Order: sequence, then C-alpha cells, then structure tokens
Amino acid sequence: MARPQLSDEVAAHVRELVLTGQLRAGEFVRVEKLAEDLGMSITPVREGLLALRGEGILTLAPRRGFLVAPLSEQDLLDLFWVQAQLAGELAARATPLLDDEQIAELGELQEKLVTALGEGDLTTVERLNHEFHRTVNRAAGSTKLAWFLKTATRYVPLRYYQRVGGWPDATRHDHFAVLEAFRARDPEAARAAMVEHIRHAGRLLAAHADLPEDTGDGTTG
Amino acid sequence: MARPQLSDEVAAHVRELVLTGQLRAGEFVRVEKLAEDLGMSITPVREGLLALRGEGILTLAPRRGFLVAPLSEQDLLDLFWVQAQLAGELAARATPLLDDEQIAELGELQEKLVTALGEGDLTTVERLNHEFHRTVNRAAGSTKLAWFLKTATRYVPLRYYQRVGGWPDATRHDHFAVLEAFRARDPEAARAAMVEHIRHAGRLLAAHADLPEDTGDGTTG
DNA sequence: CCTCCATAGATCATGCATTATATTTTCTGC
DNA sequence: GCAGAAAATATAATGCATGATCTATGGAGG
Repeated sequence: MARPQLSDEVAAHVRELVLTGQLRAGEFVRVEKLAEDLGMSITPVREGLLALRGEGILTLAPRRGFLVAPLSEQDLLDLFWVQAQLAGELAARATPLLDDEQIAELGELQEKLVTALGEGDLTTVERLNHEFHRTVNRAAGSTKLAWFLKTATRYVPLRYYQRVGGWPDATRHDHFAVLEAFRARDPEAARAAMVEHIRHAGRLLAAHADLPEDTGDGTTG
Repeated sequence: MARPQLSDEVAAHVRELVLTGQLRAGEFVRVEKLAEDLGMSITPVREGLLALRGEGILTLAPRRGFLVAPLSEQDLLDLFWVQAQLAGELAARATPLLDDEQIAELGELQEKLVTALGEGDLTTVERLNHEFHRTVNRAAGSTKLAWFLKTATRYVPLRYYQRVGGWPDATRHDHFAVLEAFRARDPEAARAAMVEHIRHAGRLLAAHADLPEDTGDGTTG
C-alpha cells in the first residue's frame, strides 16, 4: 500500500500541526501551500481540510478559506468529559460481555504495561494502553459509541501521553481499578473506574498543554 | 446567497436519502449518478460524501467507493443516549448561567409551543422545540459539547419528529419539567429532566423507525 | 480452478471562472 | 491645496468543471 487516500494523509498531517500548536487558532490554512509541501495537487488537500472541518478542528469561511478553530483549556476539559462518559458507558456495557479469556488477556496487557513502565519504555506503555482500551471498547459492541469516542480522542496529539508528566504512573494505577471491576463483574464499578481514569488523564493533559483559558466566542461553525 | 458550498448541499441531500431509507445499508453511493441528479460536477459530490464519512453515515472502501453504513435500532438508541448525556450536561451547566430574562424567554417559547400544539401546527411545534433547546445549549457556553450534540442530532431526519406519534405531547410535558428546574435554579434537576426528555424522544423515534435489531458486525469504518 | 483482459469507477491533476481583499485612484469638503 | 472617504482597479485565493490515470471487479479462455 503506497499512499492510499491522499486526503486522509492531509487530514492527519494538518491535525497534528494544529494540535501541536504549529498552526494556531485563527490562522488560515492555505490550500496551495499545503499541496506543495505534501507534493500533491490541491484537490485532495481541499478534501482533507473539509474532513477536518467536519471534525470541528477547522472552520470554513466561504470564499475566504479554512482557518484553525479556537481551542481553549475548557474545550479540552469538555472533550475529556465526553471521552470519560463514553468510555465509562462502554466499560459498563463490556463488563457482562467479557469472558474469562478476555479478562485474562486484559490482565496480561496490564502486566506488560507495568514491565514496560519499569524499563522506561514509554512508547510501549502508550501502545499497550491503547490496546487495553481498544479491547474493552470492542467488547462493548457499540459502533456508534465507539465512533464518538474515537472522534473525541482525535484531539489528543499522537504520542503525546508519554510526554505528559505523571501520566504513565496514573495509567498503571487506574487500569488496576478497572481490571478489578471487570473481575468482580461489576458494571457500575467499571464505569466509575474508567470515568475516573479518563478524567485523570484529561487533567494531566490540560495542565501540560499551553492553551488560553477560554476563547470567549461561542462559535460553533 | 445563491448556492454556497455545493458540497454541503450534497451532504444534506445524501444524509436525508440515507436517514429516510431511500438509500439502504450496504448500498454504494455512485458519485457520477449523484452529480448528474444534482446538476453539478463530481468534485463537490465527492467532497460532500467525504464529509458524510466523517459523520459516520457513510464508509469508504478505497478505490471501490462510498457505501451506506449499517444503522441498527440499537445504534439509534445509542445515539440518543449520547444526545441525552450531552443535552443533560449542557442543561446543568446552563442553569446557573441563565438570567431571569432568558428563563422568561424560555417560558414564552413553551407557551407558544402549547398554543401551536393546540392548533395542530406541528411544524411550528418542531421549530419552537428547536429554539428552546438552542437557547439552553447556547447559554451553557461550551463549543465542543454543542458540537458533539449537533453531530448526534444529525441522525434525526429533518421534520421527522412531527411524524412520530406521541412526540408533540411528550415534548409539551417534558419541557415543563425542564423549565421548572431552571426556575428552581437546580442544575441536577435540570440535567435529569433533560436526559429524560431526550431519552423519551429517542424511544418514540426508535419505535417509529423501521430498522434492523442489530447489524452484527462491529465495523467502525 | 486459475490467468488474462476488458470495463467501470474512483482518485488525482489541471485549468478556469468567481469572489474577497488590498491598493490605487478619484472625488468631495474644508 | 490638502485630508479623508468613496470608488475603481489589481491581486490573490477559493470553488467548481473537466480530463487523465490508476485500480478493482467480472467474464472469457485456457
């Protein structure tokens, strides 16, 4: 697979630029320049930017161009609130659906995570964390909830968690609580543990990111 | 404004086709045919379809085309669950932010709604319902929560509520409960009333729509 | 049953018309 | 004659149409 779907490449590229602060709120995203930078024509670039508008990351001023939507610290907390509610519901739903084998698998993932953390291999920690959550969310079996969760998660830059102080330790701690709830087959405990886990991560990330306190305008696009 | 953004027109058009069942799950959406039907070129059509993929309504099979994503009755209930959580949170946040004037305005909207309902003017009922919610959601002042709510709401076909038996009466009843919570300045009561209102609407809509019980596959796109 | 080829369709590149913004010019009032 | 505003022009970038390329599918032939 050489380069499937150039527009996806554009979306991923620009999303990173925005979330890492290389493109700042209010700035215009020039189609032609992007096309040149990425070595492609403007058509797929425009398509990718339209997709990002759909994600709420860009806004479109007709005949003026695409510009970066404002993102305040409160926005980030709100996004994590959404993530927490969704991940909590998925964990609760997954609880009665997880069989012994799957719970054992989650336990193994967590063991590996602890090991990697001991070795300071944060990239592996982040990968295992991702797998842990993916296993839970798939088990819950709700396409639409998973879709919303994925959308909320897109606001976290790639490979970002490992750079956030305190996150790896928090993850180790929080996952044990989630696992325990699964083993006890207690859906509401699983929900509570998962909600707390996500909000925990959100607080750490919001404190780490350098964002304005609030954007002031209630623009929805 | 003659025809701003053809791709938006495409997205709205196809969204309606899908949600009203004129395009069914698994069917391919042919770009060229759509372009001819709507009297435009294939470029904006493709752009519109990419936007719908971003909404989770279509999926993209590379080099094969766009096809309608499956939507089960459970999916619809899940979407309303999301809607309910978000609308509830927004109502709770709005409660301390609404001033007397805004609450009075909501009361007036509700009075007009009752009147319109008495006259059997369901189109006006739906419009007033929309205004009622919009007022609350704007007052809450969270761009991101509002964005997710809007996205979840897009799965309800336009002018659909008025065709759902029992919805108008349910709305009249439920809105009073929400209003009372606002007047009592009780955020949690407002949340509970709003959650119940949305879930109520969701149950009615799911019962009205003719959808498969479950799609079986856990495809997320 | 496997291979090769024809065809339909998606995907991307390019070009043109349209529109918003910046700049310059012209007009008006003092 | 000069300052400021309004109008006209120039420039730049979007938005759409068209055309070329590439890929996946279905069927004929081995």
